[in-house]
Amino acid sequence: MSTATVSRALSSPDRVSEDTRARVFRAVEQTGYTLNQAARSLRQRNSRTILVALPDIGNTFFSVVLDAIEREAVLRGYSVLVANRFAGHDSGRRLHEYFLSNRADGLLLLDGSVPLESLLALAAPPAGVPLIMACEDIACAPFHSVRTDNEFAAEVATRHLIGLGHRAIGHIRGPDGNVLTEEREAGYRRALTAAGIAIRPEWILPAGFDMQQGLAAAERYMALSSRPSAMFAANDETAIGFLSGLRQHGLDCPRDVSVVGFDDLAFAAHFWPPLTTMRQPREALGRIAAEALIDLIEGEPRRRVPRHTVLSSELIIRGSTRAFAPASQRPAPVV
Amino acid sequence: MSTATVSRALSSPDRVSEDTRARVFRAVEQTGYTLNQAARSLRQRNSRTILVALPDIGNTFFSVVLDAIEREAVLRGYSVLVANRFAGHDSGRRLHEYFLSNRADGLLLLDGSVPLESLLALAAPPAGVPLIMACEDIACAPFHSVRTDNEFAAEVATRHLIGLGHRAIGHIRGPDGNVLTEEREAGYRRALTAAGIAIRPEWILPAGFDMQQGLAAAERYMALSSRPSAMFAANDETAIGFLSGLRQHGLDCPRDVSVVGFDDLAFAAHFWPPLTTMRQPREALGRIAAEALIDLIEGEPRRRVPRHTVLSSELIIRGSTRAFAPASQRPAPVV
DNA sequence: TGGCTGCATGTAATCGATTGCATTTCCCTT
DNA sequence: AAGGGAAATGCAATCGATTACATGCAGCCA
Repeated sequence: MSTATVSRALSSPDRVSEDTRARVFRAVEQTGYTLNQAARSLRQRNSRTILVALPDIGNTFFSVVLDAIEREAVLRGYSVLVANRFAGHDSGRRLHEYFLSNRADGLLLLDGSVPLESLLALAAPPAGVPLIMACEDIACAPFHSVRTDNEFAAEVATRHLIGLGHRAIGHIRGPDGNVLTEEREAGYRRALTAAGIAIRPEWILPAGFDMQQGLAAAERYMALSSRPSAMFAANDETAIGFLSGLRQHGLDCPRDVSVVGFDDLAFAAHFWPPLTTMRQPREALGRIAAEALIDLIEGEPRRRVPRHTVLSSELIIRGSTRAFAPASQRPAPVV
Repeated sequence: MSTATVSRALSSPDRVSEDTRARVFRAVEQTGYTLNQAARSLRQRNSRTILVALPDIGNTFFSVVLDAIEREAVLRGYSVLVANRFAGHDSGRRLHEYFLSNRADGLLLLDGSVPLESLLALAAPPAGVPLIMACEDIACAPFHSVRTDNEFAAEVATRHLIGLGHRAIGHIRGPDGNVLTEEREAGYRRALTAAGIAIRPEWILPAGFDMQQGLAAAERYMALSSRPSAMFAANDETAIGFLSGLRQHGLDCPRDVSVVGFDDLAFAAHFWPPLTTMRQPREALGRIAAEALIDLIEGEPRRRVPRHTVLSSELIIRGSTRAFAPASQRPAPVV
């Protein structure tokens, strides 16, 4: 029996006779034969592998998205390569190495801080790498993208605070230079403006997306001469760090300050106080992004019009927000 | 110029003349040439890729370990493939597919629940796949392993509670059938026994490694006719879920119950109350495991004696544990 | 000059699966 | 029985980099 027949028996079983097929399978079983992927990739000019590039796998937000991506990829017969800490200045080079090496068939980029020009170079011929941006989009980039409506969600979160009677509302910002930071701040500003509340720049505290920065923001908050009664934090980690910092100063949430987070991490519900937050559909983000990428890889090359999928977030009200009460009406802090 | 010369210029630059080298590099630059990894893998019979198989990337514990693994791998010139949710009954088959496909050069297994026989088959000739077990070891498996001393750490955690004057100490167990569950419970039992405290089986609450299970454990705790004044939880997530459940019943930690966790997740420090816990060196675990695997891949095949690396955990004392006080001496709960 | 050494390069086989094309086999129809 | 057509299989080229071996060339010494 020729190798050609064996190859056909394995990859398209209905193209060989029943008898041959059975013999091939039996032989495979007995000898423990398996495909050499490298050889197949070489010949077929694809690797059935996708590359997921992200800023920080250690971060729960991304790891849950990655989880969903991996599940979908496996379902469709793809393997997942991960490239972590992608923000570095050599990210363009790394992308180049991966792709023009035929190591992966497509890129799922969860990092909005990669220089646009290197992405354009990658997506354009001759490389023509299928590419999807997820979570963090790059404005005006001509790629398919899957993300949530951050600006609107931030507006909803802020409106929730306004609805509770708060007027002095601050914001704990994400990291500088991040798209999400800008979008969420914009939503915050929009909500205040729409409600006729003037924006006080000193109430927009610089921070970042991790707990340490949230903690630092609490110090800045304490140092304010006049303090907001409510804060909208750029994400849950920041919110949690912030609350932890407030506690060290004897302030209580929600008695003294209401706080809204963003993401709805698994921990948010079990935190004390349980965190009011905007839930991002993380599994859906990952799944849809992976689907879109694989469709793009396998689809006709004509689908060139970038399609932007926007998922909506959901306000989850828990214990960290409560109706505004003037300081005089609050119970005295128990020291 | 022949392709052989080009190949030499790129992979061992000192084997060609300076002139040739310069010309090759220039041409590479101009044409945007890059290696075809599949072809190289096929010829060299390796892929410079490792496979990391884990039970749940979405879990912070694993994602931080994966982070460290990826960093080390990239440093040594390897790519990282991830295979998530490995516990399934077909995991042996998946391993087979990956490896006998020459897709990866070695396996880093963070999942102790894979059937030993399929691992043995994989590691034995003809496959002879380099394999390291990390975090969750399989007892008596003849592979190199990197883990923490769970039993001793659990003993230390329990001793901490004993040292605080607690005598009624319960345990919130991990998932059934997990090695870590057994080890941690054993450490808990050892500490009690060493202190001459009788073990009360009804105080060992079945749970699992996630917050939901911790929450459920709180219900079981509340249903006890006589309740321990301190609990040692199998991990931080369980502890956090448990505390969240207690709160719903108006119990306060540490006033009513002291709780020790395990792992020291990033959230533990910012939780309320800040969690006393055993810190596992997660970055070190990941880094050392990756190093060991790559050494194994690149080293002589003679290094056959399995080496077991055991890292130690560290007790981090925070606010969730406090000295035992009889119920009569505690302030009445503020409802 | 002859012969030797050693570096630089070329030639061609090789890795293992896939696939276009050719050939064989088999069945069915007239 | 001959011929047509479809299905099954074989042949051999192919993917692109690596590498054992052969060759070429320069320099050196006797």
